[in-house]
Amino acid sequence: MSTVRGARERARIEVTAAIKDEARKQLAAEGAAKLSLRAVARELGMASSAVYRYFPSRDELLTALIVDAYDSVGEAAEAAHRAAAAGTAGHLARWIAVTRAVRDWALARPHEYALIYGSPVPGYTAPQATVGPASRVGLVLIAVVADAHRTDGLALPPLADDLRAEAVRMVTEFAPGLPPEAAPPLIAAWAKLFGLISFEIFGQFHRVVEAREAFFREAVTEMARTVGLPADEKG
Amino acid sequence: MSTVRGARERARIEVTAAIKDEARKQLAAEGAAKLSLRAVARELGMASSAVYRYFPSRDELLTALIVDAYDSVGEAAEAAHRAAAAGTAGHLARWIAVTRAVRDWALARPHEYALIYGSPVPGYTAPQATVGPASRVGLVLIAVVADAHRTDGLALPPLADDLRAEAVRMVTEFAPGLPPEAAPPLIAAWAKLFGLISFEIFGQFHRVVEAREAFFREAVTEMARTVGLPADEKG
DNA sequence: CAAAAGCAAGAGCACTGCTCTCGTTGTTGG
DNA sequence: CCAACAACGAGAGCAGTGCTCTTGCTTTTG
Repeated sequence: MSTVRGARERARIEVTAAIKDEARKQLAAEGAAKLSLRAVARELGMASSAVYRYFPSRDELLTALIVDAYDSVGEAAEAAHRAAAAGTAGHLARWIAVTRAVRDWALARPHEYALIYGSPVPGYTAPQATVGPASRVGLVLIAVVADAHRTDGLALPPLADDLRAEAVRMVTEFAPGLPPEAAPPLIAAWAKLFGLISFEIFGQFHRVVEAREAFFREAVTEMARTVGLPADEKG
Repeated sequence: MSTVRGARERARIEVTAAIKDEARKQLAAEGAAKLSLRAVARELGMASSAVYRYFPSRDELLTALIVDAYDSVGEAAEAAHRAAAAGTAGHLARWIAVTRAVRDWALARPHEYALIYGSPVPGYTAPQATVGPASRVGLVLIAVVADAHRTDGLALPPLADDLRAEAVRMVTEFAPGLPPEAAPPLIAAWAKLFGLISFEIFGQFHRVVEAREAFFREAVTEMARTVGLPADEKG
């Protein structure tokens, strides 16, 4: 499957990785707007035209970085979920652990976060390659709530009439086994989570929220309630 | 105060507005990344160097557009608040009217929305000139809750210990007259609102949320509850 | 072992932001 | 009133960008 056939293919993998690494360095230093293919090539000691053997355009390079970033934050969320689920943590604690992992990831890589949850830079619609990796964090949040549903049950208000069909579609498509009432609040919580993180990362909380950690914990705890998670002792 | 002194000053105002209008057109057509000072000048029939008499750099032009956009969405929120407060609408209805006005504004001007609530494009920290206009939507949300507090009172859970001091600072700085318990949920709701809208505008809800209006209404109604607004009949 | 395919490099095109200079035009103080 | 001054528009020019094409070279493959 992933057997490397020869020196040429091996070199291609290494050069591709080197280009992405250097691009990430420039991303962290100057932001996505100033990321330049020529500068990447210059730093790598190769001609700018050679980079086009690996990425057909600057936007394709950015798309590759976007996919990697989605995978990275998704992996962070999944790791936090695994760690929390392996221990004695209750469902609320798992919810908090996952959301905090996403926030920590964002705080550590603000420019990569901006790349995936800020304005879509290249075109206006996200490339098809990004849709899979983009859903990983959402799937982890679903898993936390699904676990809680199986063991302790969920506390949820009834659905509004004009959302019933939508909610049924949502659970059959993304969260089989979950009651329809859980879907809209869960997806809303997913979006709200990134609202909280985006405002913090993009500076909207400057001089507004100072106790960031405590504020975030309280906000996601309240969100856990809205998705039906029963309050438990271990936070 | 705003008396126009002569033909020169009058012309300056008109040209400045024309440049911003043309820039907004390009923003809507191609996005902030491809906004070009030269193209703006070309479209206006002037030399590119002449534009620099009006905006010292491309980033300054973008900053002007950002300030205008903040003012525009703030004005939309304020207008919705005025209209709702003038009628017989209850506090929940006002909350929904304001949030819906913001969402409608964003749906009508996705690129301008991306300019202010997407990744900060120019540098990494927002210019000082943007902080005032940026707070207008938040102030409207505060006003809705403050009105409800005065007339019907708020239903709020007690504060966590490590958020008490922060909450007191928040109300004294931004919402005098509001109980401290209201501040953290209110600011969180402000951020969550833009999380919901951003996910819709930036395509994250593609194939996930179909009944957008109903979904948004339910989400902001739930948010109204978390900021202490009493549920009332007229929605 | 020769043909084919992948690769790096350089030149070049059209574009960008931005600066500088040089005439021109509107404003204003003596 | 008109001369000095400041604002202005246009053009040339610099350095940088994304991207393409051509030219040789190297690795893979039939």
